[in-house]
Amino acid sequence: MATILDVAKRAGLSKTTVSRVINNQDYVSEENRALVLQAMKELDYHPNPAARRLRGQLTMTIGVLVPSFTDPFFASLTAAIEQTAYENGYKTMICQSSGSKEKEISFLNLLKTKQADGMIITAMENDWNDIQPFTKHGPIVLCDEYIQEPSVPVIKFDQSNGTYLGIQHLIQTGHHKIGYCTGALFAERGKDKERNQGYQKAMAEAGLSINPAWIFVDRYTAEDGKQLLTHMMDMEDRPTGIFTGSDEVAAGILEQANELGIRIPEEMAVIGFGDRPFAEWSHPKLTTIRQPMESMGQKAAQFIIDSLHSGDVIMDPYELPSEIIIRKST
Amino acid sequence: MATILDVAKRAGLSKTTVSRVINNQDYVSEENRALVLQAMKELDYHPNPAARRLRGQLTMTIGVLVPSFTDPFFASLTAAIEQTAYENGYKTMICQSSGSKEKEISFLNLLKTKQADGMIITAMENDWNDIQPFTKHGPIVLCDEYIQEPSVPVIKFDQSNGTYLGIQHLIQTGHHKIGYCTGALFAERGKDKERNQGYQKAMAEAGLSINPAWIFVDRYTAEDGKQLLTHMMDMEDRPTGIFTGSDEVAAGILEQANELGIRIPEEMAVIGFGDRPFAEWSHPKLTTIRQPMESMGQKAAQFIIDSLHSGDVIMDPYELPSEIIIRKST
DNA sequence: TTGTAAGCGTTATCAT
DNA sequence: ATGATAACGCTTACAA
Repeated sequence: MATILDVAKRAGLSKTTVSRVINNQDYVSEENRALVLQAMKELDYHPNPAARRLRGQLTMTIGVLVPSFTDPFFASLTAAIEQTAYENGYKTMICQSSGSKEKEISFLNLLKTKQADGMIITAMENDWNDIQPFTKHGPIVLCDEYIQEPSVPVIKFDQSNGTYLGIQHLIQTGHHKIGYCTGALFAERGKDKERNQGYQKAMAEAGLSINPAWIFVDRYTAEDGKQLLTHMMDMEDRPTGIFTGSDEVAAGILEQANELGIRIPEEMAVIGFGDRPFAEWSHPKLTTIRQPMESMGQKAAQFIIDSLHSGDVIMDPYELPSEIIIRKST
Repeated sequence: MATILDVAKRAGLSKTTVSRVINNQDYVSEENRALVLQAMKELDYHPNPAARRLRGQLTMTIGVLVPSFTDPFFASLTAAIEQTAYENGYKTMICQSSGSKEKEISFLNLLKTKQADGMIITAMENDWNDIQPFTKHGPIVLCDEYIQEPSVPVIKFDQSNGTYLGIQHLIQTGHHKIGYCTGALFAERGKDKERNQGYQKAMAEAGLSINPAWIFVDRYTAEDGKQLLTHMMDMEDRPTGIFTGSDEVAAGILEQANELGIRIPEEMAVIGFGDRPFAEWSHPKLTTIRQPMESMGQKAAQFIIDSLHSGDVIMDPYELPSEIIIRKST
């Protein structure tokens, strides 16, 4: 590989002048600039990033931590991050944390060792307290995280409004008896708290009171969904529509309905959360709450790039809107 | 960040000795080795990769080019590559080529600029002729590519046997009239040629003659599949089973069958290719040929690492077995 | 067994 | 406007 010295020799100038040209600095005569450019082209010269890095330059690389490449959710997110980074001249180093705290930390060391300028964490494995020390080596932004910590830059979705839209849709399509799945009813923090607020708001606005028997806690899987439908159908007074809080649970309900011969949405309207790929292939197709991962990816990359550019990190959490996708299950 | 000099001072030794410890070299007394290790720990010392790189060391980074992160196929492949690389102490830099020749080349420059030690290309955008020059900067391996070029290291699937298994399965389940989709019938090269060979072999072994009317060319999309089923049902003498060559086409057939009230597999047995996620969610679930992307990813990563280790590149193409996944559409 | 010193390719400082 | 030189942190001859 040609070095800056080779270029300098060929152009009959000094390394310094060549460096000035490379970095678009002033104080180079047009004449010499052309000469250098010419020599660079002829030698197919590319500055050695290792050398630049050693001099304390940016690496133009952003690290990205995702839990898994095969989860379509994170695939979209990663795709958007990579795309945005590339458009801004940045490369990405992407790592699957695969649920390993250790791997996460090991990857964060890229920051310490100046192999990445900044980091995007899309599913934090460790406590923020263990991540925080790395911020002194470069900006870090968290995606889709719902923690208290005010000193953490976070990009999140509007969980509250997402839920609100879902419940409101059920109400508007004629349902007054609405089942509601939530991780934790009296959550003091996190996603669930925000979702519960949206739920309460929609119910209150419609003048509907909340029936505790129709609130279901800790349902996450398709299996949970199957049992849930059976359970609901066994109730004397049962909901006519259910907000599942997850496409997986909704898929289980649809499956079980098929098994039991229950008509969706006539006998039970179902609304998912997440807009997983199968929401479009299920029978009937699933109405769900969509969270635009592409926007989140763009924002995250932009955030890091802006921080790098400006030299400091904006702490305000950034909230992206959720949308409702109305299909055939409601 | 602590440097090697800091460690040396703290241990009361020279940079050289510290370096020896870092690199597990001989000729360091146990005593001093312990001292250095201690100092390294105390200072939370990590060698600066930029400096090492500048000295001509490996980057311990493998570049990976995929067409898209969101395609489940390539997601599995990438996941396996990353995992294998990580287990061997390598990081990965992954780029979506997104069908852009330019982006592919730009990413390959990582090799030239010593930011990656080797490259895995999972869907080549440019001609090999344009890629080949990069091999002088590090090993390159191609995945799932079916080109002639003997000088290219390639990891591929056994297309012929995959097809053979599919056709054989149709025959074994009682079908003698078998439709066959292919990209090009008389292909001189590439995937299609190999698949056609498997098709012919299975037919010949069963003593079945090939009916040209049941061979369909250039069918790729679900839309193609819908039309194909209609077309077949219109035939006087029609196949009772169809090898589609693609899950997409198979999905279209299933969809159209549903629309037309045609029973699968009773009236038409369908076999896909690829084992896409929806093969498991379709109605009925799709019998298909699966190509284990995880194995391919592992192999690809291992290939690069071995090449890096041994210093030279093995040219023999590596062929992975395809498998048949029997579900409900046959 | 240990240490000294040169050099990897850049950029920044300081002269000129 | 241009150039000489030191420095970034590390590894490796070569010396001791």
